[in-house]
Amino acid sequence: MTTPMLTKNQTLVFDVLTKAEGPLSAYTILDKLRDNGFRAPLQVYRALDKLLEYGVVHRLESINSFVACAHPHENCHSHGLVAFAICESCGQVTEFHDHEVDHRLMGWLKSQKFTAEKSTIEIRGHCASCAA
Amino acid sequence: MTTPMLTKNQTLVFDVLTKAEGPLSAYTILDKLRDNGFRAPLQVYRALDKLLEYGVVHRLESINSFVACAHPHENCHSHGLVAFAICESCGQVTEFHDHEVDHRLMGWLKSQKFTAEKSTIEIRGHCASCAA
DNA sequence: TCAATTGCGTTATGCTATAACGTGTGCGAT
DNA sequence: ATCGCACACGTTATAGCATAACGCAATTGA
Ligand SMILES: [Zn+2]
Ligand SMILES: [Zn+2]
Ligand SMILES: [Zn+2]
Ligand SMILES: [Zn+2]
Repeated sequence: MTTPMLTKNQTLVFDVLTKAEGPLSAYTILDKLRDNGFRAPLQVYRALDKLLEYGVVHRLESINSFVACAHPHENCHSHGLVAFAICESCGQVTEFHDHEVDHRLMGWLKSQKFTAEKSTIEIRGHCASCAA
Repeated sequence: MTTPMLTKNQTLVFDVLTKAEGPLSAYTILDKLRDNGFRAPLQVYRALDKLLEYGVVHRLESINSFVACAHPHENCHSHGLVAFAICESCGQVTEFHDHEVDHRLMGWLKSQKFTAEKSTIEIRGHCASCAA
């Protein structure tokens, strides 16, 4: 899928995520955009839905947050599963793709005749800087 | 970790999950236990916290639900990462473990000097029965 | 006996996400 | 032109998920 022109709200939300150090919750995004006229959660969620659809933003299910894709010039939808390492101390998120992991998971799913649509691979722990 | 004797509330919650066809939300569990004296969400969440700690219940982050472990006589904490296939039509959950996937993910994490503590691998889609 | 731990019950609150309604704008078909 | 449709947007209200903070009771071990 090619990413269409972003609307005003989509651009505002995307910029906030891009400038953020780490993942943000929808309500945190809302707070950061109050000065830009945002008043309600739905304004954020609607923009996020589109950004997720375009593949330029990822949702981190285990922490109810959103993060800009680390590969802005490729298309994450096109290279298989995405995995995230999430530091519980500093919030830093590292995104990575591994073809072998894809292959194993997909192989198992196929053996079960299970049709995959969305995937979530998230590891919480502590990054190198934050490790005691 | 060996699973200690369950308390009354823990037993009630565990039984509900064991008898359920698929994953249940905390509030659904609460509703099913009103006749047993449950009145507040915390009663459910506190029991769930312990059951998760003992490894006899899994939390499905992507659907905010809980499911009894499919391997009741082993200990899921002892055999690496756990992955789930979740059918979005019928709610059926299949749990599986793959050593190769573990190995790849752990290898990558180690290369990043990332210390893993909790992991989430969840695939949503449609099971064999529900596939159109 | 005393202190520490654990489980439990209750009330209140906070965080996350969507339903339902209406408005306005652009654009192709009739 | 104007009708119909798709889409983005704004607003209010509500639904759904999770925890804070308080107090009480039973257990255990010093
Ligand atoms: Zn990405
Ligand atoms: Zn860190
Ligand atoms: Zn298990
Ligand atoms: Zn199914």
